[in-house]
Amino acid sequence: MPKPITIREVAADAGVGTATVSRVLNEPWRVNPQTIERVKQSIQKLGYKPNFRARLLAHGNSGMICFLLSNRPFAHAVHGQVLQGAAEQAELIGIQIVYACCTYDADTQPSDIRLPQLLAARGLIDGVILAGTNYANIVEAMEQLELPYVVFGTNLINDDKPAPRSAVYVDEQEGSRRATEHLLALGHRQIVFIGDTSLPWYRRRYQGYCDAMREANLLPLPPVGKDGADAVRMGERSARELLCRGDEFTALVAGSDRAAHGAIGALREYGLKVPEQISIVGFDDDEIASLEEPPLTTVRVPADQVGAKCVQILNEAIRLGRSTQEKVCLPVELVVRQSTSIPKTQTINALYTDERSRI
Amino acid sequence: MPKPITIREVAADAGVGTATVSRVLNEPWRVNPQTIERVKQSIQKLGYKPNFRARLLAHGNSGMICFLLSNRPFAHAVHGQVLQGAAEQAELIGIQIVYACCTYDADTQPSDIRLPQLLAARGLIDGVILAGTNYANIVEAMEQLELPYVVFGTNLINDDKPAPRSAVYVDEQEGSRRATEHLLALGHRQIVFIGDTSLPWYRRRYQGYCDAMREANLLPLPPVGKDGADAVRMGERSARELLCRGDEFTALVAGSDRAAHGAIGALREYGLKVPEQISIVGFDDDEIASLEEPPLTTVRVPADQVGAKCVQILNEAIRLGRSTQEKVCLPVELVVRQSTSIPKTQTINALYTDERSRI
DNA sequence: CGGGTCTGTGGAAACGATTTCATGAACCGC
DNA sequence: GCGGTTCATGAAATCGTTTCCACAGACCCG
Repeated sequence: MPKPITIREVAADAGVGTATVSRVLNEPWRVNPQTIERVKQSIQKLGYKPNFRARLLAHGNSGMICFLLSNRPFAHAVHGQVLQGAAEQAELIGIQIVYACCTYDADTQPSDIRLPQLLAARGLIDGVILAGTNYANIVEAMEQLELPYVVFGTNLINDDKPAPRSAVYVDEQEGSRRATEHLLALGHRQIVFIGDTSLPWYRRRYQGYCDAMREANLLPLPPVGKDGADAVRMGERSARELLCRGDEFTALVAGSDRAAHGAIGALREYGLKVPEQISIVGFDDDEIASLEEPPLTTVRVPADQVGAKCVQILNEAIRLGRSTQEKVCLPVELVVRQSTSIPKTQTINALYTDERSRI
Repeated sequence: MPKPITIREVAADAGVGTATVSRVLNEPWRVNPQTIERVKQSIQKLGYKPNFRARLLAHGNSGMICFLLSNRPFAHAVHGQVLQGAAEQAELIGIQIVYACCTYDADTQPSDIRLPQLLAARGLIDGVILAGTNYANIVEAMEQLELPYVVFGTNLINDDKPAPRSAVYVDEQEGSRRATEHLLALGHRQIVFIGDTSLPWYRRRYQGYCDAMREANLLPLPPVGKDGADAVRMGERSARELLCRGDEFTALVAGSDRAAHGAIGALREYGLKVPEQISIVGFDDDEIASLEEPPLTTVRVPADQVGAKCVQILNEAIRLGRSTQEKVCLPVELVVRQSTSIPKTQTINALYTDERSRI
């Protein structure tokens, strides 16, 4: 194999010093346009490619960041969108993203973050984005790396310990409140929240539901849902449980689109039509939301913006050489589709359990 | 932040030269045991960590390889096992694995292999393992990187172009043959293969089925299966098609465990019992195989060995500094569980469509 | 016109390891 | 005892960048 061209040979060919070549590549604005032209021609002619290893040794940032994605079953579609948004922004500002999956072990101890740790220890990444993986043990491990990082998702923000670094999150509580308000505005009064509130995101979303109910002088009903890891199943089970118990309700606020999907399936089993007999709203504006039958009214999480914002903040932190403390809350948006409508004149269980009561 | 310790400070502390410290770390066998001890103590005392960037610049291999995994829906469980096997072997010989997912676009052009390309261009990886991604465009791209690589899966091996570099594969044809022979030995004669033979792995497996049938002086039946990307669905559809067509068969050779899973579901829909009325064998010994109801007789792919072998070969190639040409074929193994038994005295469709013919 | 600031530039010093090469000591066999 | 081999070692060269610093020339302003 031919020995690769070095910066020195380019400098010699262009009749300049190595420093100038380096500047042409990294700080072109401080070098004479004519010189730039000459150097660039030499680079082209010789087919020079900067040696990344050498650049790395001589005080460079690596230009790479690690995007740590949870492989947790929750909301993968949204995480994918976040990743996409991050990738685009990274492309824009010229940094590279290395992905890593961390296995999600909420209960058992340290999740697998060996890849980012390794890369960090070797000085190959400048920062880390934690997407949906901000559990105490991971955040702590990140802290020890002394590397800028940004967290997406706010599972720790409401807890006693404040999130120690920059974070991007979406106003889930507000989103859920608006979804509930939408149902209230349509005239619904008997509204049930579906979601496993032992999981922090469902808890926050339930809060929003409660806010809206109280504001309308209604008593919030207890949340329905257990074992939320598989959201679709949880939705199914929850809806069945409601129907079996004979609770009366005209609308459901599902804690996620997947939960909504499951619930709709269960309602259909019982011969109930959405939205004619039951209205339902989801959360996330997942891919499946618009494909749902009927298309799902839901709360859109601006996932691509989340990703982009993460990259921006991280980039800023890298530029400054230290972690920043920025907290960015992105607004959510209610997307009204066809799974919600004005309530029938009577509650669903009256309709369902007692045919005589029909007017 | 405190300036990190360099090799020079360690050398000074231990009263030796930097060369000796370097040797203690990299070639301890050529340095005096007493000196080793002394240097190690200094390293310990000062908390010295070698600077990876510097090591990289000074003629080092990165000690990292890239494991390129297809995100293709096929056989993810097996790929996971391959990855696991590779990880263990890598751990053993002290090299690190960086994962990358490539999006699978068989038809549209170059799949996304930017991450390995980037890492290779930057000299951060010493080699690449392509797991289930050996499609022409990717192999070609790898070729251009001038980096050792190993391919798992043999989709190109039987084609006109020979696989250009080392490859690890399993004898799928033989596996499928043995599975079929197992059914023949039990007394089955009407055996159908399920699998989309437009996909190369199903094609190879179908070949094995044909071999066994011909050897038993039976006419191989045409394969059943289309749109094989979603194996479970394909299995379902194929079994339904067989039953609808009224074809007579007592046993199925499924091209994958997932296909078998789908087929079993469809058979159950029609009230047919496995293995009492229909025997079925799978392929892969996927996680789901032993969880299947009934536990699936299948062909075990030694996935962990595949992963380990890939790493071994790649490591050897890296050591030699060039790609090798080794082709390793690992043996498969028939795992007999409970989805196969001797056939009923009559074919299933006679049983199913014509009650009178029961003896 | 002279002193200051600003630009553009090149030589050389990092960066922190590995590797080469020379050296001296120890050991071996005749 | 002596040339020759092996072993353990350290000084210095090397890897290919970036960055520091000095310097020359252009420009500006009073």
